[in-house]
Amino acid sequence: MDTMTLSALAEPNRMRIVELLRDRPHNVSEIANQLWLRQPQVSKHLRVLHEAGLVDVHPAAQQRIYQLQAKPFEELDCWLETFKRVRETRIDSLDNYLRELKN
Amino acid sequence: MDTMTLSALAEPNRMRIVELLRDRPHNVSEIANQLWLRQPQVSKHLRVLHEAGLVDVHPAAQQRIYQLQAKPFEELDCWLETFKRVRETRIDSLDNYLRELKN
DNA sequence: AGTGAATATACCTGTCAAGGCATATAACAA
DNA sequence: TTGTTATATGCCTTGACAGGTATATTCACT
Repeated sequence: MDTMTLSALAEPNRMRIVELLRDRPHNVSEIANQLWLRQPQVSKHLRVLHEAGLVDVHPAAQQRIYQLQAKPFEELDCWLETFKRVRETRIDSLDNYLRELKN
Repeated sequence: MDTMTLSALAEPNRMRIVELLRDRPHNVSEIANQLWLRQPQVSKHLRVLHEAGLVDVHPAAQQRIYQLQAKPFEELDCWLETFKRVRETRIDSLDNYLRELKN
């Protein structure tokens, strides 16, 4: 799994931005107003999100419309699937491990 | 979504530890050897993972067996589901947004 | 051309987190 | 007890990163 995606999402304000964009696309100042952030910080966060491939941009006049990109979420979903086995075999795994220790 | 989970996973070495624990539980020195990390750093990373609820510990003699915990992965899964709508309505959302801009 | 709005960037500063290393703690063994 | 193994913690240094503020850039409009 690409840790760049996760570190981009791990910052609280970026998380808020992503959850805002989940509903619909937004331009920069809309995000700044909605989330009570200053415009430069929003631009910087969007830059990080863009470099992580989490959003893409559509220029419209002086404005820039930011929108979520599906790919990283799908990749995260795939990665998470590899943990589904863990959810059932936890106790068995530990038992087996402890049993091996005794040998 | 809890950003603590994400920031714990966002650190590359912790990600490697988690992916190692996905297969089966491990004790500290096993992790250190497998991943070519020094023991103190492994302990520190495990501490972070533990505080984030991603792992739990089972003492066995002097050793401590670390194992993945299912809950945070399930929560991440739930959160990801809220983005499934995005994957289909991307183009429509943008069109609608641009249409509103013209008014 | 000149003005204003929307956005990006540069620079500074403070904070936090990761690695390295030494050392403390705890449990077992002889 | 003493030594040995497994693990945790403390301290230090360094690098990354987020916020604040000022400024640059880009486009539209008159």
